Amino acid sequence: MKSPAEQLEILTRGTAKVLSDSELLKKLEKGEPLRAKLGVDPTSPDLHLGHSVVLEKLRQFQELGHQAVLIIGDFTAQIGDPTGRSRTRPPLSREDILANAETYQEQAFRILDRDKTEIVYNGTWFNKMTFSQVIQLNARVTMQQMLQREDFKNRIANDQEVRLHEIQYPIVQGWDSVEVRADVELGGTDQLFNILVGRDLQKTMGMEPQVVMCLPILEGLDGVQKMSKSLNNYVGITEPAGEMFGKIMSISDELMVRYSLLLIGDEIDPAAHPLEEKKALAAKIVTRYHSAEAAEQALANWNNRGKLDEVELPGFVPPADRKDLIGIVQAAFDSLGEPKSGSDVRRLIQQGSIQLDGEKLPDPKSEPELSLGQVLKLNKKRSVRIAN
RNA sequence: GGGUAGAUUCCGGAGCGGUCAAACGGGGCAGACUGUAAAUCUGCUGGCUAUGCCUUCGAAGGUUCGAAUCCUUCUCUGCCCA
Repeated sequence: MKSPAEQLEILTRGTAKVLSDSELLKKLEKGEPLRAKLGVDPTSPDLHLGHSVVLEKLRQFQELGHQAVLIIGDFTAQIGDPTGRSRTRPPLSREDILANAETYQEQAFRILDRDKTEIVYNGTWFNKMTFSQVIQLNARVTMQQMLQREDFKNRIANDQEVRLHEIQYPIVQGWDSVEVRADVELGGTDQLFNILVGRDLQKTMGMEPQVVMCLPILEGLDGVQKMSKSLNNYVGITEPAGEMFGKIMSISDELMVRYSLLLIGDEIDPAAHPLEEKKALAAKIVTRYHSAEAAEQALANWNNRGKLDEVELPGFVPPADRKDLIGIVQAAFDSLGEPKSGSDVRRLIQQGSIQLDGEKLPDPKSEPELSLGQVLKLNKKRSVRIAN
């Protein structure tokens, strides 16, 4: 077992904010496994690299012999975390939440050690609360405290609504910390406020307050907004190796530095060629979620993209009933599970996106001769090979 | 409860009787350029059996040759007062 000082060094590495180092050290010095809490709301079934930052940190706790406590916010998800929101979240149905919770765990255990993780659903205690207990819980917190939150402040300043259930959210999340007797709570920097409420509630219950540990928020592929599914700037951890590789390759050089640091813990060599560094980064990430072989294959495919013959492409059988280009391309998109409207396809054709073996096909009404093995490019990401 | 402002296409936001599938910006997509990156430039961005046709401007009615624009009712939201 590593010394408390060594552990502190490892655990605080890469964090955005720890409140406070000295408190954490004191807890570590007790020599007992700490209970490290991470609360997640199963609002979206798929995890992406943005979520992985905090999960990686939790795994470090596990590796050092501490207890990971994963709280599935089946109850909180019904409220909807207002964090960073400029508007109220739509509520989720009970079924969706439970289904999401399943897939969430499945995916989280690609990172976490299942055997060293305690999983609890916060509905376990919240669904049992009586209304008078809810009122009592609310009595532990002041309105002024809640209104200090930046999101709420901004929304009020901008004349946007803040609903009362939303200001309950931090209180409810904070109460989780009391229920699981958390020693440390992990979260993104945007969770600072919520985690602090947990500290306060623990204090009012006579408990030793949890240490706050915030991890940086990972920017999405656009490099500006945080990675999120709704902004479609994410890399899902279950995505196929090729997709994952391609998405990483599309980020800017500046963003690459940050991804490397937060996702892999490596520095980018500024002297090396950025293209090579980016390929290496993409390969490392693919290796983590798939395998070294998959990463090699993805890299090889990437390098061969110019040489179409060597790349594996999905086969596509041209439809018998549509000979015109619009019909063919539409069928090709359908075969990939990405249906497009005729107007969309028409636009792609007219703009030169549709290419047969590298030749643009600009006429929507033409009836091109397709022969076996030719490559039909649909858009930047999708191409198919003619089959029968 | 009273007063008042508002609800427009993915988002923000013009339009206030015909020239509106609806300005402009953002986002997205495509092309050019590149390191098949970013930045930049250009174009596109409701649907269709497509030089025309169909369905859209919170919902339902109504006025009119003609409505996103006017009237009525309804639903939802902000702000002010209580």
